[in-house]
Parts: sequence; structure tokens; C-alpha cells
Amino acid sequence: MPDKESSRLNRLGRPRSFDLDGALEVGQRLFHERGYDGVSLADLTSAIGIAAPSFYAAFGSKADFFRTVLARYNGATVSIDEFVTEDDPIAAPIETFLVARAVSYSQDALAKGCLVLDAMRNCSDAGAALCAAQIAEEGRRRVSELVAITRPDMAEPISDLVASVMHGLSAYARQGWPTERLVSVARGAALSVRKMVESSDLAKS
Amino acid sequence: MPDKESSRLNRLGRPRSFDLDGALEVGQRLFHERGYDGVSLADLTSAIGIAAPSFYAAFGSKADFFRTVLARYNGATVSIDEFVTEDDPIAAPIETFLVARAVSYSQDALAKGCLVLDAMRNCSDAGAALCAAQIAEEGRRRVSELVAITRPDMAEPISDLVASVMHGLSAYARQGWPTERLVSVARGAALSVRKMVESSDLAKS
DNA sequence: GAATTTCTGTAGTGCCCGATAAAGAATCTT
DNA sequence: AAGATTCTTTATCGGGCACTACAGAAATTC
Repeated sequence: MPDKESSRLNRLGRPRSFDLDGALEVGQRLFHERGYDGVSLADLTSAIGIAAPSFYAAFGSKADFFRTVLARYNGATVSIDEFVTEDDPIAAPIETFLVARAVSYSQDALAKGCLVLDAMRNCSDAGAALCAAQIAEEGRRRVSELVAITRPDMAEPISDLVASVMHGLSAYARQGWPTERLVSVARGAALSVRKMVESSDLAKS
Repeated sequence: MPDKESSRLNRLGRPRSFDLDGALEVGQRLFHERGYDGVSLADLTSAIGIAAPSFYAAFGSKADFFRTVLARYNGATVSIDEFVTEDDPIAAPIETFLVARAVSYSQDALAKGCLVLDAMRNCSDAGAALCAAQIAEEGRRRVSELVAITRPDMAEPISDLVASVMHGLSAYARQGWPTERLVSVARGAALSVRKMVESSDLAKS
């Protein structure tokens, strides 16, 4: 476990000859294009432009590297929080969020689908798959929390549905479905959300 | 390419010492449990109880074997046609179908999710993944055809949504979500379907 | 400059993968 | 019986995988 930025603040020794985040970006592109198992260490190192030992000194292992890539990717994706308004606190943000995902999953021809959702299933390393599942669960919980503000009884059903539809969006984006088609799916799912939000207000004050 | 039941109807030579369909069943169980790449040829042959050359003589290759397993699995899954009634020709059958899938994806602890939908993404062999995608597309088209009978304008949006939700059901079944939770997702998605079917009847006579 | 520390490149490790060559065993036809 | 055909067994094959031992190169501190 070589701490990247420790041991007397790296003032000694030969400096690293490549950019850490640049390597992560290259890896992210490759993983998004071909999946965890579709990218070998030789692919990674040759694309980054370094030899294997440099890779291991910097990142520890392929799985560790991938986990870092996942975090980087997740940090760059749009959150549902960005769509929350005061008018419609739930249904509209969820619809906009799903549509945004439908678009982002299909806009880049070489990086279709969601890297995180894909890694949940398409990843031979159990630790990396678990990491992806935790990130996905984090996102679902955020949706759940937003719904819970006004409709706590619908928090889980709605967030579960949103999470499930996102898997479909990611899967069919990978299959090559055009953006409009995925957006249609997103809007269709939003119909349910709207209906669930507006359903019999048993739990409302 | 050894044709299994050809060449003068197999009247010559040493008879096969194992059951073909039994081997497929064993393989199906393993693949469903661990996925295509999670099952090695050694796993398969030892579970079946034969040596590798017998496997190759009978099935051609691991990918060919898997394709046959996929067809076998698909033939055993419930179709939406089984739920069509005269009262409600679309919405109710789709809801029942989705609920049935939610149940079947989660009932067997060692075979969670859908083997076909999983293989679409979690499969290093391109041919096998394509085969799975075709089977899935076949199912989606069947839903589309049913919807088209009464609401041709909604055939694609609804079948796309159903297909997408099924991916979520399969993925989260694999994650260990309990049946009730998946059923809730299925019912939630069915809300959309119902609303889409009953929406402004622009295309109706 | 000398010693120290850290990174880099060459060259490999062992492992597991899917697939097979070759020879023997079991059944058929004639 | 002899010959033909097909399956089974043993013992691999070459290849790709993630990963690393080792020595040289490049920066630091003294």
C-alpha cells in the first residue's frame, strides 16, 4: 500500500513521470468502453504510457485503480439535487434527473451506459463490484431522502423504481438505443412517480 | 461442429455415457449462479461428471453450450401471453407478467435474476451476449405486439419501459432484494403502463 | 560529490483459461 | 469374427492474465 502523498510529503526521490489524474481519466475511458474485465493491465499501462510496476506503485492493483476510477466518475455525474426546485419538490426533479441520465448514458458513443451500474454486475472483482453497489445505493438513498420530505410512505417504492429504471437505461444505452428512446423510457417511468406522489394522501397531514 | 443427432441417426459407435439435457441443466444452474465468466470449463465438466473432450464433442465450445442453455432457460420462463385476458388486454397482463418476473427472479437463492438479461452485459463472449440480446429483444417485441393491438402508438414506449424495468428487477434480484421489494417495483412500473394506455386516445377509433 | 529515496523499464513469475492430440474403450455393421 | 465409427480418458497445449524481482535512472539532502 504505497501512500501516494505521504512519507515526508514526497520531497525525496525520483519524481513521478506521469499525471495521476490523467491516468485515471484514461482508465475511466477504457473501463467505460469495455468494462472492468474487458480491460487488461497491459491495456491500461500501454494506454497510460507507463510500465506495469509504475502502475502498481501508484495505484496498488487493478481493482484499487478501478475503485478510484469509480469514485472519480461518480463525482462527475449529475446528482438529483441539482434539479430540485420549490414548485415541485419530487416528481419534476426525478423526471429531469432520469432524462438527464438517459441523455448522458447515450451521448458518448465510446462510453455508453453507467460505469457504476455496469460494474455492479459486469465485474469479476468482488470488492470492486461491491464498491459500485455502494455508490449506486448512495444515489438511491438520496432519491429516497428527497421523496421522504413530502411523502415518507413513498420514499422506498419510488426510489426503488427509479434505481431499477436506471439499470434499464444503462443496459439499453449499451445496446445502442438512441437518446430519444431512452428519454421516452425515463419520461414513462416518471409517470409512475408522479402518480405515486399524487396518490391517496393517507400519510399526509 | 459435431451435429448431435445426425450422421445416420447415431446408430454407430460407442454411445454417449451422459445425459445431454442433464448436462445442460447442470450448466444452467452454474451459469445462473455465477454468470458466464464465473464458470470455467473445469467447473462445468467436473459438475457434469465428464472430461473436457466429451464436452467439446457434444457441445462444440463453451459459448455454444451457453447459447443452448440460454434457449433452454428461455423456453422455461413464463411468457406474457399466459396472462392475456379479454377484460384488460394490456395493462393487467403486463402488471401480472412483471410481478411474475419479480417473483421468479428472486425465489431461488442460487439462481437470482434473469439469465438472459444478465448475459446481455455480463458475458465476455460476444456471440453469446448477442444471442442473449436477441432473446431479450424477442420478448420485448412480444410485449410491443400485444400493446399494438389496442394502442399502436404506445407499443414502443410501453414495451421499452417494460424491458428496462426488467433489467432493474434482474439486477436488484441479484443484489439480494427481497421479493416484496421487487414486486413493488413491478407494480410501480405498471402504474405508468396503465396511465400510458389510458392516456389521450388520439390514435383510437 | 556521496548517500538516500523513489520511480521506471526489462524481463519475467505462476496461474488459470479454453481447447485439443492421441490412444484406448465401447458399440455398431457386415 | 473384422472393420468402422464414436465416445472417453490422460496428458497436455499455447496464451493471456494480474502481478513482481531486480537493477538502473532521476530526483532529493547532506
